[in-house]
Amino acid sequence: MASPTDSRKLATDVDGRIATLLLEWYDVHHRELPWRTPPSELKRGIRPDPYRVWLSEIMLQQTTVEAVKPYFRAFLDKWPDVAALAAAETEDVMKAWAGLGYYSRARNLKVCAETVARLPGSRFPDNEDGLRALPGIGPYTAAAITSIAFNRPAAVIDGNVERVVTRLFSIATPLPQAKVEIRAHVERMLAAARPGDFAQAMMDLGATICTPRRPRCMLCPLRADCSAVVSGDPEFYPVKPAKAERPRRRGAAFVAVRSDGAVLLRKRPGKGLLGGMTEVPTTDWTARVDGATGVDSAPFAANWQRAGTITHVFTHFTLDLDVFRAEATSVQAPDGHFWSAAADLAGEALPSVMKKVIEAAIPGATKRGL
DNA sequence: GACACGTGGAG
DNA sequence: TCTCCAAGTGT
Repeated sequence: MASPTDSRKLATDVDGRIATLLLEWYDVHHRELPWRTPPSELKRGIRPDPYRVWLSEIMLQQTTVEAVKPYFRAFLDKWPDVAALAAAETEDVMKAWAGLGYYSRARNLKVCAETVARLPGSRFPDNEDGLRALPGIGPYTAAAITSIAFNRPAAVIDGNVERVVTRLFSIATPLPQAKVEIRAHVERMLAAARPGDFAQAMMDLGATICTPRRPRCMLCPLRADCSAVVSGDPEFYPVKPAKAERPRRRGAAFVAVRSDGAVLLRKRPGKGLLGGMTEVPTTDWTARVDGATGVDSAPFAANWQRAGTITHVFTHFTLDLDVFRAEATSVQAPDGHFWSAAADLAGEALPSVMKKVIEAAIPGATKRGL
């Protein structure tokens, strides 16, 4: 019969063993990523650059590693340190972020850089509270930077960790309620050394072994301690609430092309959907699928011709845009609009949905120069 | 706590 | 085609 003290000690032993096995696995199987300092370099005393850790963590929020890689390299190329980014034009940052999505991240990134650049030595805070106070840095990112950049213990809990831990301990409580329990487990496992490697090891395990579908349990260093493996259905975890169905909206978009190939654009409001990004003029995007999408609401009268319909899926709705095109001969840009030269189009802060619209009207227009 | 907020890839 | 989702944050 185990006393409460014994059971706590037992739990700690299990957690410690898991951490040790995970780190041994990580030493051999860790992913090589552009923003990462591998264990071999850490052992030689090389420390990660907090700027790169921060930049990568912001980019990786709800975004795949493969999508982030080229953007990370481009940002580092243009702005090698936080002072450089702080001195950049916000518009240039938005242009460089275009296509990566969740554009409030880019605006917060710029404000955060400016804030950090004013701190002594332009150094990032080395603790969760200090980091958490910066725009764009929430509980996950604060813990990630604290552990990865500064090697200080912090409970890094992202989607990977949630999946790994709910499976390890067969936690059937639905997310996000399960987070309290998950955090308790992670904090116990943290007692081991190498906080930064531990955090990245958990994420690598979740990304390569303990995957959402068809996890490779036979290759998992933790299978002997995994409760879900015993139950035979690790895919059951984590339990998540059902998603709301995605509504559909509709509108019209107007691509005005000048004789020299320039396209009429305008800037979206700073906040909200695609905030601060560039777009072609469009009607409102109404919930009414049968709503009027005619040429009435074009930015100016012209010989508008239908150029097809594009469909774009956002997180919380699907958008159908009827695309119209017109040749605009010597038209002055309406208030709030501007002409973008053909050669500049590819470099504008155009979100993917708008590139899709322009491509429907002028094939290849947004790809020149790439 | 609920919802807004992008995108492209995988199965 | 369609669903799920990938290193979440802000309001």
